[in-house]
Amino acid sequence: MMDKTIEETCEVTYVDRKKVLSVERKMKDESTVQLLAETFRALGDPTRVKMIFALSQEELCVCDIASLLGATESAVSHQLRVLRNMRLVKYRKEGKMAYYSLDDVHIKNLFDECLRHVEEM
Amino acid sequence: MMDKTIEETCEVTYVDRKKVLSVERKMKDESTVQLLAETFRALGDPTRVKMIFALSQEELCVCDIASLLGATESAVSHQLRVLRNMRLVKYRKEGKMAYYSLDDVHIKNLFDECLRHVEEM
DNA sequence: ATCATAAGTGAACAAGTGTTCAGTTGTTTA
DNA sequence: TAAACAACTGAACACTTGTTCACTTATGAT
Repeated sequence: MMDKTIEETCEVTYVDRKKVLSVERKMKDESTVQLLAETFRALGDPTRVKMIFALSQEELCVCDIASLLGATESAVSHQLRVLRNMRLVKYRKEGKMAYYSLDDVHIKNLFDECLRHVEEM
Repeated sequence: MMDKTIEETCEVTYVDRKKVLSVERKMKDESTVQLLAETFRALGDPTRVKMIFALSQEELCVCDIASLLGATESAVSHQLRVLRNMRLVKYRKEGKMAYYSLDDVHIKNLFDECLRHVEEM
C-alpha cells in the first residue's frame, strides 16, 4: 500500500491521523478480535442458527435436534461441537442422553438483537 | 437417518415429540434463518471485526481504515462490501471520499453483547 | 454377556471464502 | 486536458468449512 500520510511536509492529509490514532488506542487486542470473529462465525451457518433458535425455546437432546432439523445425528453432533467450543451452548448428561441449552443470557440477547436487525431489512 | 419416533406403537419415545413440535411451530422461516446466518458470517472474520469496532468509535473513510489495519484499500473495499451487503455499515460520499459508519444501533448492541460474552471466557 | 442405541469422532471430499493483482470509474487539481 | 488519487471491481488462487461415511464409546435393556 502507498503511504498517504504526508503530515511531515504538508498540513493537508487525506488520512485523518488523529482519528486513526484515537481508534488505534482503543482497538481490542488480537486474541479478543479472534474470539469475536470465531464466535460470530460459529453462528454464521443456517443449521447452527436453527439450533440456537431451537435451544432458545427449549432444552433439547441431540436426537430431538436431529429430528427437528431433518439432519443426521452425526451432522448435529459436529455442529454442536462448534457451538460448544465457543461456549454458545452447554449440556448436561442424563444416562445416554445429552441435553443441550444456551450457555448464557448474552447468547439470547445477541441472537435477538440480530433478529431485530434482520427483520428490519 | 433412522426414524426414532415410535409413538404409534409405544408410549415411550426417545424423541420428545411434543417439545419438537412446539419448537417447530415457532421456528423462523428459511429466509430469516438465511439472513441471520449471513449476517453473523459477515461479522465472522477478524478483519471485519476490527472494522466494525473501529466504525463503532468513529466515522472513517476507506483509506483511514486501510491505514488503521495495515491493509490495502482493495482488501478493505472488498470487506466493506460484505458488511454493506448485510446492512451492517452505511456510507456517505463526499467528493472522492466515502465515509463509513455503523448502519444502526442494533449492530453496536449486537457487537457489545458478543464482546461481553467473549470477555467472560 | 450381548445387543441396541445416543452421542461423538476422524478422514475425505465438494463447496465456499479471503486475498491479491490488475484494471476501471469518478472526482479533484494543476 | 492530463495527471493523481480514492474507491471499487472481476478473476484467480490458496485455504477453510460443512457434510457424509464408517467407526468408536458409553449407557441401558434383554
